[in-house]
Amino acid sequence: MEREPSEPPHCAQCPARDRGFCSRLPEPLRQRFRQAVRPAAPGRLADEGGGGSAGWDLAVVSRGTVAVHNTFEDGRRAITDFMVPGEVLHAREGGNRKGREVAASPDFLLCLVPNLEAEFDAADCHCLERYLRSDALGHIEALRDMIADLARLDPTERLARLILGLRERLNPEGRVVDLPLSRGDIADLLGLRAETVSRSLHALERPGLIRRSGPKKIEILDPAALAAAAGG
Amino acid sequence: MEREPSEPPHCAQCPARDRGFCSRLPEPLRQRFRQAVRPAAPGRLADEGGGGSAGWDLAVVSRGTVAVHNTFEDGRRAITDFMVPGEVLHAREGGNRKGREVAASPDFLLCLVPNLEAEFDAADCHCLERYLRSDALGHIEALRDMIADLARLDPTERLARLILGLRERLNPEGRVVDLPLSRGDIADLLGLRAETVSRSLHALERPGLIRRSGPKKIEILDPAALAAAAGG
DNA sequence: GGACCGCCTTGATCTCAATCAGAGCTTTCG
DNA sequence: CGAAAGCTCTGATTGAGATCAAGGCGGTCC
Repeated sequence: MEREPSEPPHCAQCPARDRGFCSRLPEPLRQRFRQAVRPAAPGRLADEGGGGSAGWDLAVVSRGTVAVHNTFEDGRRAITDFMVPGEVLHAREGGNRKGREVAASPDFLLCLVPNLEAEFDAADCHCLERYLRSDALGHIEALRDMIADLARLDPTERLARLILGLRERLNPEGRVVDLPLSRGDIADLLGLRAETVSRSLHALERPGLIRRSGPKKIEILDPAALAAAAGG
Repeated sequence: MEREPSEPPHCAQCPARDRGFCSRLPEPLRQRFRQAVRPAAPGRLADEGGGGSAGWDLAVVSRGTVAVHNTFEDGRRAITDFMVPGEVLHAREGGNRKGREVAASPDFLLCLVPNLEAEFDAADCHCLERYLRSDALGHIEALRDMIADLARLDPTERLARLILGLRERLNPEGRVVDLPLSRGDIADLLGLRAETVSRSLHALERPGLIRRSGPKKIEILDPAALAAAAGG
């Protein structure tokens, strides 16, 4: 990819430079967008905008991963959403109600536009809003798929889908998937226990669909069979 | 509620007239919005825009309910989303991919704006887009909650949440909830079997939290205890 | 170096929802 | 009207995943 004329340094080094929300913007706007965006690694996301009064209009994950946790009063937890580089962190201004928390990995970096109207003229602003809504609608579909998986797939099928989904999002052409989550977190994401995640990984490995090289590294050996194991 | 000067007849009779998306619009825009909106009861939603090339920019449920079904290749089904009067049907133009279907109840009526830019001036259009995005973000939170429920709550807790959620959305002050879904559909929505839904209803009725008067009518006898049974 | 700690894995047991089966009930339709 | 079909409810059985328990591995800190 060639370097654009006045691209700011954080974009040039962004792992998601050619992928995700930014890269889908039409050309004249994309350059203006790259100028406007502010990188930020908030200590606690809640302070920066997921919660507080500050808020933001637009946030794109640049590096690391962000996970949304829902916690019940008795301590049960679920990870209800998570974003990888290039994806928009859809969160409502004034969000973070009780029991909901946005957490990020240590290496995490976010690109923020606190106030769209302050940074863009009316036309660009409107255009960005449309792209944001379109992205949100796509995200709604992804969440619906997740709901269907939780409702109707068994643990091994859910895990197969997760692996394939992560490959799609992180490394579409590669055969290796780096799990950005611990076993316990995967369990919270798939509605299981850590022990079951372990056993289901074994169930995918035994017949040779995947290979584990280290706890967080999955090598896809037989993509077709893995897709079949994902339940369609 | 007093009748507004030039309110079209379908709005005057709309069951969601004073609730939901329309009613939250700021005053000058709301009137223009009511003029622009077109009621429609599409035979199959897919033809009208959930799928086809026609599409729409904005759709609000006026009467009846809409449910989003995800179907797996082997026949397993889940209801991944559903909307009641006043709520926005968030669906992507060109949507309805394989395995996803939008279905509506027989008495169903939708309010459509096929093309925002054709109906509103730039400022109103932009404003509507912002409201739509805000609504979509709220919907994303609702879907995340649903994910948490499926991941971590037992059948009786899920059912308690469903009942309380439906009261909130359909009849906030009342003690009676009309289930807009059959047992099988509730099962598909909560990731259960119809038999389990039946048993869980019984489990809520026995200690006197609810009372069943007809298969689709639930009377809430003890809201506090029901909320406690919903797991927090 | 060695002890501790957290994470992952494996094994044994138990529990709760799925499954299988069948009986009321209402609605539809001939 | 009577048969048929669909929905709902209840009971008995079964099995998959949770739970309980313990051992292995890798990192950190003293």
